[in-house]
Amino acid sequence: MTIKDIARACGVGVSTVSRVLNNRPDVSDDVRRRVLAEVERQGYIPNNSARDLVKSQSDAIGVVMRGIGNPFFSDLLRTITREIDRLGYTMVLRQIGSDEDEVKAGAILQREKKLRGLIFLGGRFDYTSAELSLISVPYVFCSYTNRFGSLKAEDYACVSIDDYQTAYRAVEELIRLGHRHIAALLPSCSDRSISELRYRGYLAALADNGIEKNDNLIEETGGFDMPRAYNSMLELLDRSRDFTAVFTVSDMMAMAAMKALTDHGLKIPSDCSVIAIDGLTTSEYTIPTLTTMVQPAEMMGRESVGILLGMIENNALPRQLHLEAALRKGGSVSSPRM
Amino acid sequence: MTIKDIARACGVGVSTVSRVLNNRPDVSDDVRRRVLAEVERQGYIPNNSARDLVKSQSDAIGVVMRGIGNPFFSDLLRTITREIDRLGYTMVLRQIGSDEDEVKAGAILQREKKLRGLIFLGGRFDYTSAELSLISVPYVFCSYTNRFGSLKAEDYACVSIDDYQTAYRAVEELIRLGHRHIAALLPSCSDRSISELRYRGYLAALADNGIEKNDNLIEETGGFDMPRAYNSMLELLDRSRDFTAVFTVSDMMAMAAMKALTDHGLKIPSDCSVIAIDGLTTSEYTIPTLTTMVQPAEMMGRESVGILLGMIENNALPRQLHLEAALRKGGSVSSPRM
DNA sequence: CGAATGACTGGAAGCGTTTCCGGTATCGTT
DNA sequence: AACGATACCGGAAACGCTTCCAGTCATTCG
Repeated sequence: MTIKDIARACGVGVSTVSRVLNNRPDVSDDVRRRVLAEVERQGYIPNNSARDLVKSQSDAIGVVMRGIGNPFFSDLLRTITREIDRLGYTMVLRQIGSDEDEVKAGAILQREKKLRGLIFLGGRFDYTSAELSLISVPYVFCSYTNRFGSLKAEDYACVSIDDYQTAYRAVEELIRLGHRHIAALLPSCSDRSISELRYRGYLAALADNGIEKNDNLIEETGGFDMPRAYNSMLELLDRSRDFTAVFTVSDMMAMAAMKALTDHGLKIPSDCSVIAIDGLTTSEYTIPTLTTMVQPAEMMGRESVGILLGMIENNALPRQLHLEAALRKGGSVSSPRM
Repeated sequence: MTIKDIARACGVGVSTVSRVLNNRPDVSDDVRRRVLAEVERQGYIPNNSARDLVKSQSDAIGVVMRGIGNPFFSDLLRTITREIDRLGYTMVLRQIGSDEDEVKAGAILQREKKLRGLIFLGGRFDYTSAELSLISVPYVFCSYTNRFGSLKAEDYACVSIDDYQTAYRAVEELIRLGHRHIAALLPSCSDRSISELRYRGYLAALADNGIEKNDNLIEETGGFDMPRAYNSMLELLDRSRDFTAVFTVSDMMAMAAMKALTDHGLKIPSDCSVIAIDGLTTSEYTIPTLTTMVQPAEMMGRESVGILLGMIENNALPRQLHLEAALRKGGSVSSPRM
């Protein structure tokens, strides 16, 4: 069933039907009512492909994410999906492997699907403006900022916490409680990702408090997954017992670390404190409750699509939004035993 | 840039270009090569809207899910996305609220976007074949079966564990260890969802082992979320201490329950065992490790899109796949103290 | 050697919309 | 009464592709 059928049934022209369907003026109330009634009666649903073709643009927003298992990104994805749906757009989701290039994937998707905009969820972000110029619709990086890149502020939009700063504050909290020997558990110290950013925050907090960096206490796991975090924590324990706290870049890794510490016979927090970044709901229910820097996932998701739609609909300029993470205190942290 | 530009640049007709782009015969190798080279050189990407319009069908598969926070569904969604991408399709994700109708949402999406197929993730499933007939492309229900519905087997496809059976086995495991007073923590006993199914399995296991149902030990939380599970567990403890184990319909709820039990001064498993269904990675790292019935999420996701694509591409008949959940033993379960 | 066959190719119609443009009817104004 | 302005409407072109159909050429067969 097409717009023609509706037009014929109402005894009007197709352009008139199109006008009422698109809420345009120049249609009498009477005709408008009749057309709407007929649309309702027949259960007519417009063909998006035809519309997209002539407008050379769809109602779809693309989301490109890496296929990682961190529930934080699932939360983010959920709020993003909800917002996109709520605002009447359609979401097309593309997942890429660890060896793929999100910008390239986004650029192709954009052209194929005539996207209105793109959201990049997590991932690496040291793209140059040359690479980014492949994309010709508004885009925003969610949960990632451009600390490593060379972009000018007017060239990209992003929503994230300040990873460096957040890590700094987490470690500072430990130091405030009297810890001087603080281990770090993280995927990598130099992968140009969120992990490296948080590692730098860790280093800075130590340095600013006159604590020397101890390479023995820094453990790279190679990924955000729990099994590797668990094993790395055990290796760290094997190598050295000379720490009273461990800083972890994600809640999931912290949970694995807590398990490793416990399995190793240590008590948390009396023998070892644990602090992390993410603020998952789950980590409110660990035993003991995890102390963590809560990322405002809800707001990050909402703002990401908000900023994107501002650019799409109102031609707003891209902007960078850095939200504050909040310390959520749990039982996994205390002063070190003297 | 359109197919015409490529045609002109190569000195051939548009139909020829279309033929090589779609891998059709009747093109000489020489021309094929030249066209491909030109496509590559110009970085031409076909316009999907135009293609969809003439074929009246897109390359998109719709996924309709409820916006719940259970990480199990996130895992499922991830593998589904990966599979869809891998097989060269595009995924359109629609999230619906708790008061919306997934079948209606799917039907609209299908018509608007000319979907090739639909996957329903979780959700309620007591639709009649009349309602389902709104959908005119293949669809599969993932993580849901038709225990309550009136559908004939040839009318729908689904992939799930046998929820009834799985709950039965979980409770049986507790009984095997000597438990006779087993509490149940679940969203609802009668919501026609997975929760009710598992509740019935619980009841059956009790009945088959000559244990009388004790309403005092059955606690409805009203949802899958952790806060309510936590509070409900506390209420249950307030009401009765006459149980040595608690059966929970999801890992998340079990974690909240363990927290409540611990906060209440009870030791797991010596004072109270806890068993659940889901098998999240996270629950391997709880303290103690959660005993749970592991749903094969990876396979469920893969099979869902596998079955769907069979129907789409090979006209395969819909079928129901019921996978087996595996008991993963952890430290959260033991024999009751005498 | 003529006709039939087969491999390859281009033109053009058509998919279902939106939108431009030209048209008619109505109405208030002079 | 004639006019312009205004409100409303329909026809048709255009979007970029696929596919049908009609053709051209070379080859093969009787």
